[in-house]
Amino acid sequence: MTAANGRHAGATRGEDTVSGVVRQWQAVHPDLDTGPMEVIGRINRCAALLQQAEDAPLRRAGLSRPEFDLLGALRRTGHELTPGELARETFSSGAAVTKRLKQLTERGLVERRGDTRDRRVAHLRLTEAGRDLVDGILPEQLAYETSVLAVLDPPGQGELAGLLGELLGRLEGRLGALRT
Amino acid sequence: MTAANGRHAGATRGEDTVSGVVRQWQAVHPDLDTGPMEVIGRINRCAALLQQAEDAPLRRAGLSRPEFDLLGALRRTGHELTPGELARETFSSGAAVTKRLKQLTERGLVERRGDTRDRRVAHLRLTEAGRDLVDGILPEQLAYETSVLAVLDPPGQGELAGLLGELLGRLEGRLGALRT
DNA sequence: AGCAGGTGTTTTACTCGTAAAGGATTACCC
DNA sequence: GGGTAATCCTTTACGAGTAAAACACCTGCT
Repeated sequence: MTAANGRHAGATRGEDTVSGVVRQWQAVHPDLDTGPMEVIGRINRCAALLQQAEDAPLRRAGLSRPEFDLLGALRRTGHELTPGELARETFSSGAAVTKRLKQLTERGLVERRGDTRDRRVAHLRLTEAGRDLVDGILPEQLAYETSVLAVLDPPGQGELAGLLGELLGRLEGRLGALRT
Repeated sequence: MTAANGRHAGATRGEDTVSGVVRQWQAVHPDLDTGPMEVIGRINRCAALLQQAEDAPLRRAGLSRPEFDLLGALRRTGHELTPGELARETFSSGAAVTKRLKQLTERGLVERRGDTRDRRVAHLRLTEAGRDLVDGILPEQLAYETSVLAVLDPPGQGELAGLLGELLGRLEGRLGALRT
């Protein structure tokens, strides 16, 4: 075993699912370095659990997370965005954005306006209803997330955020570079 | 700003996407505590990036990640599993497992055997081809993951694994309890 | 002007996961 | 024992995302 959780040893009684899986793999393939699983497996599992939990407040408002991400992008940038910009901003494909925009405009949360110069592009903005919806959900959402994360003490959250930021920043940097 | 990354300050030049998003939100809603975003947003984004990168070695073998998870569950437990157990083990729905098993058996990677006692249940095991495939992919997969994670120094990986394990363990514990 | 090529968006065909209903079988309980 | 409930798995209908092609439009070159 490599260096693992260095934090106050007593608290790690948690025994998460991943550590069990890793133990099984090591029993079958004792020669393999399962270190990466303990990071990547946990990230994946955390993401799955958090999303499942997180979706609850959104679903009450009749939104999926990708839809909320799209509305949120419009809200937080504060100006109109084209479909392409929205796709980049929400890390999804253009086609997915097209479909979501169709639904959101039908629901009256988003408005589209054609560019006068370049008639290929459209500009999307939130309607008042859309803006109100986002502003209504966001505090609730953040409060909920805070309560979920409260299983970690604040310094732990800070460390975690820092490490993830470091990892993420570097991954985003060389994402295309590591094409094996 | 609350306590953030406490690690050697100089290294955090990374500026990941999430921090930009958080800054935008704070400009629009200065009163909101965006702390949770810095953790949850990063977990989600890391998961997305890692999976996208991770899938490369698997796709070469003609497997999706959920398929590999299923085969892996059979391999690491070392014994036969029922569809229900596989669903629990891979955190997916029973219906999804049914479909995947259908394909994997057609490809000759998995065999099914009916229970003699209870004729509702089936027992699945890897064929020799299936076992060989998993054993062939896994080292490659782990090596690849190692190289991806190498953007973090080993102590950082250890801390990250520890913190994620702590978070995950506690989330899994009270997952049903926080149904707001 | 006119056409080749590039860009921004949408459409199409397809895959995959899910929720809900369905079938089959077993277990409980009077 | 026999009917009702519980369990296990599969099927069905459907919603959502993707990749690739199609479409519409602009740009630059000759």
